[in-house]
Amino acid sequence: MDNRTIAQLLSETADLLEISSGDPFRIRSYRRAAEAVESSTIQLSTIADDPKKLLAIPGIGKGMAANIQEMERAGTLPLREELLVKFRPSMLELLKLPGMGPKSVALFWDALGIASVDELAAAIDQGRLNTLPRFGQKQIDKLKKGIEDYRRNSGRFLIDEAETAAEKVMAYLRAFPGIDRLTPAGSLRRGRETAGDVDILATGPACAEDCVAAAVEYTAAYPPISDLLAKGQNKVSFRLRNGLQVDVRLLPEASYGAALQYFTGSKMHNVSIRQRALKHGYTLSEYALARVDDGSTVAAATEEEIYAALGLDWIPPELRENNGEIEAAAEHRLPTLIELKDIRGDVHMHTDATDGRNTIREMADAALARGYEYIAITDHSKNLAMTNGLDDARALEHIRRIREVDAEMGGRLRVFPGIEVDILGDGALDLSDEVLAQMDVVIASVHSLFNQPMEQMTERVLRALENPHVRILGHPTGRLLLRREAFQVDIAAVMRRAAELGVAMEHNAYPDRLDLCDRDLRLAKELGCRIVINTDSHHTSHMEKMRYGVRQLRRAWLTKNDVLNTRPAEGFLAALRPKP
DNA sequence: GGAGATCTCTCCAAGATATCGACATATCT
Repeated sequence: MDNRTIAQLLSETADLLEISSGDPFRIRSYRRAAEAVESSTIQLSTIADDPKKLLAIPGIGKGMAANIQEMERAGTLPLREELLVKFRPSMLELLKLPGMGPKSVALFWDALGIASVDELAAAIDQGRLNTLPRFGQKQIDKLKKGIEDYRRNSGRFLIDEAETAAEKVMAYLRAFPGIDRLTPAGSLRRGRETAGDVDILATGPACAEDCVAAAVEYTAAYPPISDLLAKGQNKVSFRLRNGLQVDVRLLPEASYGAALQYFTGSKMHNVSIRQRALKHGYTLSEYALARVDDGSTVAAATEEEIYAALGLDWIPPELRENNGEIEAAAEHRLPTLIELKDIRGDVHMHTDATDGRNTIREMADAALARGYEYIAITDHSKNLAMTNGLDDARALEHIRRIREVDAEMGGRLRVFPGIEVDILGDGALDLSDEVLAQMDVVIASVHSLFNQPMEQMTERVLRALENPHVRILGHPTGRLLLRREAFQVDIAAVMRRAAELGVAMEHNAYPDRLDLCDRDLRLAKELGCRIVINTDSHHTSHMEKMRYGVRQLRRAWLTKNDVLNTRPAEGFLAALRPKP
């Protein structure tokens, strides 16, 4: 069992304990253990038979070690099974709705027997919630909207989860002799934020028509398969334990490009491309670009030759949404999209001074190893008390330490002092101007305000922008994918004012965040509003998530010049709003 | 349930905000 699965079981047990109003400290220890397992670099299955090694992990004690061993042995956790007899598995789903916590789940269950999102939706329609304490019309409306959002997104997976699954499948396939090229297609290749399923294309001598059967059998024997959905001549579909569907296609090398083009999509892009092919007297299928008249193949082996035969430059997968990319490719004016290697610094990260896991130095070393030229340490301010947020005095001490590490790095990496400061209810910030004045990177963050009406929210954010120390607006929309849409803000109004003031908009690369969607990013560019992309790393390993964010920027047609942290250190600071 | 001080017990993550119902509670980060 992999760490992620163990962590998930532990965390679900914590949720169930909370619904059953169990001991809060016991609940917390399950959550802590889940976090510890998830962020551990050691694969627990390899040390499960050695209690000493398990106990060495902070947050894992005698009881938790026994739990982990039991999970490795039996694949389940007894306490969780016990609780699931009392409650229902679908109740865990209810917790994902905005404004729903364990208390409400317990209340709905006790009073109305509601155990699932569908049952809740039905109860709302029947007006059965009105009788409950704490649930007025406003709350009910919010739930209703939450259910709609949830239904729209459910069944989809975050891109990193889909990609991790795809990589594991590909590693397995690569071990088969005669499979030598593997590419994920579909929304994964297009760099979408979420994926409904995973498409993988494979080719090589083993995929030739007369011998592909053996490779198909091998694919269908992939051990983590929980459900084999289909096994055809050159296609295998299956479902993994987490519910993710994977389609593997094993294709001869000659038609690999056509297949890749077809399975990458998007659907609308393909429709337009095929129309264009017809106008040129060709027909495009997943097997080849061929002449309509005699059916002879024009191009099939690579995408480049197919696009070229249609008079088009090769179109990066991220742009294939039928949003003008075909016209641009025809006129040779596709933008040179930003790339991961263009990013020179990550200016939003946390350390063990607040809720991060690593020291300033560890973060700096990890950033240097990634090839960055600079970072900013931006821990939380005191308003986020749970994270042990910094007050003025601690912030000053932290700045001192950050400058020390900056000196220790000897110019190989610049480490800028910064802060992720909270915007309070009145639009003020929760640290003094004197302290903020000493920071290079002040990120005013929206993320502790939520559920406010749009006008109020917008007004507060606009007021915060007027503080001359604010250089970046953090989490400008606070969108969380697959979970909650927490903030409603007039993003156009905010960007317009930010552009005037020179305040940059933050885009978060972390896969469950979508601070700015394609539309927002394009709008920012249009309005001349600067963009910074960060990972908001709480652990050295989080920095690698940058690649997902860069792909989102590519989807919005952004180039290197559109993003501030592609500039060298001095240029980056100079491009931010001038310090007062 | 974990960690740390004692050898079985003690302590353990906090403050802002919205909502509902008129002070408290649940949820959020």
